[in-house]
Amino acid sequence: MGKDQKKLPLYIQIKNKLVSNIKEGIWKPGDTLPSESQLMEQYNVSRTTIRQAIRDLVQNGILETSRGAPTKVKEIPEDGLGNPGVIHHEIGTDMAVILLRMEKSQTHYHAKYQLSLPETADIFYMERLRMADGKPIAIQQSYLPLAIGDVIEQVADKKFDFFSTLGNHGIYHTNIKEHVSADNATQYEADILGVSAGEALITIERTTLGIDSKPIEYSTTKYTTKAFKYTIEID
Amino acid sequence: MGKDQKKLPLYIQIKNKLVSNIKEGIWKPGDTLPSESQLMEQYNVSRTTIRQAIRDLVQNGILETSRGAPTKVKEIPEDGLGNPGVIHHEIGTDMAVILLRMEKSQTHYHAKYQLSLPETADIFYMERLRMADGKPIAIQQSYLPLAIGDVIEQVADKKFDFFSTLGNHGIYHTNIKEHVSADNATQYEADILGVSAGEALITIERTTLGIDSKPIEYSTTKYTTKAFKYTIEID
DNA sequence: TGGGATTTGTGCGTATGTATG
DNA sequence: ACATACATACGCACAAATCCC
Repeated sequence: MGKDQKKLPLYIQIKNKLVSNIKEGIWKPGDTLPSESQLMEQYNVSRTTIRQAIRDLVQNGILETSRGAPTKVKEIPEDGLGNPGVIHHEIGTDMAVILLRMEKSQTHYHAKYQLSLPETADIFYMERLRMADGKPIAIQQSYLPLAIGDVIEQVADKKFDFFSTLGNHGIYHTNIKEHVSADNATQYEADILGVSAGEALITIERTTLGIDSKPIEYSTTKYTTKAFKYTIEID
Repeated sequence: MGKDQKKLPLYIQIKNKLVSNIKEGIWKPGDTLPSESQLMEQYNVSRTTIRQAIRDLVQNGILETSRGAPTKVKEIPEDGLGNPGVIHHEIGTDMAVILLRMEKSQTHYHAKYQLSLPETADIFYMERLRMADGKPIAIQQSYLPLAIGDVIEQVADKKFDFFSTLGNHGIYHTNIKEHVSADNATQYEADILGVSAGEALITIERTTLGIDSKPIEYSTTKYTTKAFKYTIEID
């Protein structure tokens, strides 16, 4: 826990502690937090610091404040972090991933374009079947620069959180762009997903930019409509 | 301009002034703003106030800050206000709308549910064909509470911006929720949209909440994939 | 119903850290 | 190296909304 949080800004440390308390179930959705004055005493920081931490978490949809009333943990904490009003998830509980193909390739020129790589570059290619509760829900094709691919290769056959895995290797992302469209399933896709050829699928194209604003991932995922939920909230 | 901004919080007033400067082109995308100290003098407020205004605008994607460097107007201000990274639009230039049906109805129970209306209530129903450059791109079914429907009825056969029209009548919205899915076109839809039956369509379900957090609109729009573009950016 | 205590919101001043140019 | 600019952090005061007895 307390690794080297020492060099992080105080309000970030406070934020992390508050989030921890929520994740550990000490404060549950709907619960009220201690007042700002109490938190000031408890953590021995100024009100400014407490308020900045709280403000960030309100912005992230984790907390909820209103004048005169105590601050509460928001019901339905959306997706947690980083999401400014976008919810995106697969429907199901028991998630799994089956690796269909994995290779270093020189073709896939459209992917190289998306990744801002020269046409002569090798890229890392991966095709995976995403499962929920034992049933296939999506086919995902991922294209990665080789440096990123090497990191992913070791865990490609497991269920893993893409960004957490990269984070563990010091690779972080700053910006995700997703494009939504629809297609009719090809015979190949239909066979794998267990639907009829021609059935409507939802396609998500995703481009992720790294800290240096260079692409670190381009992927195309085709979901069966039953297994997909995409909700956007604009306030 | 300076109506009764007097009673608004100072940082809100500052925010409005900054936004005005951008909208009037005094500060263009990429331009740098005066430093915080300069703004403090110019508006005669504390740094806290200036920073709170700037922080809000950064959050809204209007401004861009970085340590040590001057604050800039963000390039590509997304959609301007209120949108935390969601872009949503139809492809085409010459937009038009054809009214297919319009009626006050007692059925459409699913819509009443979405609008939080009792089962006995009448609702306003509208089915319209959306055109771009002379070609059909979407079928839209809208369900409105009667009070809202009366306002819309007068302009239903014109191309109009839904929210602007309501705004002109003193009806404002606070929250929009959209759900994205995909369907295969029915024969009816295919005929109207000029595609083949079974072709994949993108469906947008939209619920809009008014100032009082009560629904003012529920609609279902089915787009042909060629005419649709949905991009989500998460920072 | 009322009114006082509590809690968050707004705003000011100041000082220091740290990245940029 | 230096000045500038934004980031973090402390303390104080009062306003406004809520809560609770």
